[in-house]
Amino acid sequence: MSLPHALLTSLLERPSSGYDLARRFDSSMGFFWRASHQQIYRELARMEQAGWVRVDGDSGNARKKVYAVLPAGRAELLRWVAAGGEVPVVRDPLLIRLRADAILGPLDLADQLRDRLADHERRLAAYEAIADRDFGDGDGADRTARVRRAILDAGLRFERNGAQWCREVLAILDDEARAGA
Amino acid sequence: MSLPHALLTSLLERPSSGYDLARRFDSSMGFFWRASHQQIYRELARMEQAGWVRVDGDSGNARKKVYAVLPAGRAELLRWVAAGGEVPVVRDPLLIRLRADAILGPLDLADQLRDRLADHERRLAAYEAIADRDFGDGDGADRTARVRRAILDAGLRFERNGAQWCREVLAILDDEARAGA
DNA sequence: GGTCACTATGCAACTAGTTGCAATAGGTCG
DNA sequence: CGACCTATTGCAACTAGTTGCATAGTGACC
Repeated sequence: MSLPHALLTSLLERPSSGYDLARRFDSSMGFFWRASHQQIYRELARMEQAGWVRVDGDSGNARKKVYAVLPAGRAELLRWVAAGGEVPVVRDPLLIRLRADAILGPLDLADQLRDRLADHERRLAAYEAIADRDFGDGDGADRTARVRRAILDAGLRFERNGAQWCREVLAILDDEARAGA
Repeated sequence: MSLPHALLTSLLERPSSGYDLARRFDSSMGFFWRASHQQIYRELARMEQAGWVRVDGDSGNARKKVYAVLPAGRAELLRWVAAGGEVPVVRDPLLIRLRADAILGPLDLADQLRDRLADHERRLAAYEAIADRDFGDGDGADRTARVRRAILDAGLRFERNGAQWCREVLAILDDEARAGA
């Protein structure tokens, strides 16, 4: 179970409310972990119970709760990082669809591939903007910056690669559409 | 929910037992969908209930049940293929670990990256073997072969890209290990 | 003063996926 | 013949993630 550890990591960067975390998980963080706000609130409550975080003072807005990591949370995170082991699971329905298309004949998937391509390009642009903003001057970077840059690179690579694959498949599908027309 | 549709696709290629399906989901199919045998049996029972598949005669082995797709199942698959929509979610704990490493200082992740790299290389080799076996002669390929090849390419690309990323990150980590020594 | 949008939190019910275990049938090796 | 391996099916309990909905404060705009 990685969500609590993702939250701990995020909270170590900066104490935050559940709402803040949810937004971060929607944007930049969303590349390597995704979570709904409901899930986040639930998990924060559990983590408070476990003594990993505490509510750190409700700055400003009435109901807002800002969480901060306690030593026990930090220890748990270190334990989990060292433990390692899980392998991420790939599950892509579009590939199942393509496989069905291969068996049952043309099923008109070009539009779905175009959507997917647009998706990759959109995210790629977002990551490139972050890269420019945060790592524009590549040289004088300290260790933290280098590692963070490596994480972002995983996203950049993933989107570029995915986009390129979409283009190739579209070439095949469009080709046959022309031939069949 | 895509598992039943993955199963329908697989069963259209060839009527199979739950056990067979589980093995296929472990190997080549495992690239784009993964499922445990428990999950598969449960789902097959549901699909039989729904009238999408039927038990097709227990060839040979006593307890073995071979499932085949019924017209209703085929119709459901076509509906689902056309519906589209879901975007696959990426969830990679290793990137959370790297992020923790970026914040908390070096956390000794090189070994985990090496494991990941080995993983990518192992799967890449497996996919390349499939490519050689099934698509060795690229030219006279019919449509089905071209699309199936495109699916395999997604796997090949993914693993190559992942492996390359691992090597880059390892270069960063090893570099600093040398510098720190 | 009312409504509208955004910030902020949360519960309840459901679905999908995992883990742990067990049973039965058949074949193989000593 | 008995011990063991692997094929094959399955249940039960649990965990993680999703969906749908509810609530409440705040600031802005008409």
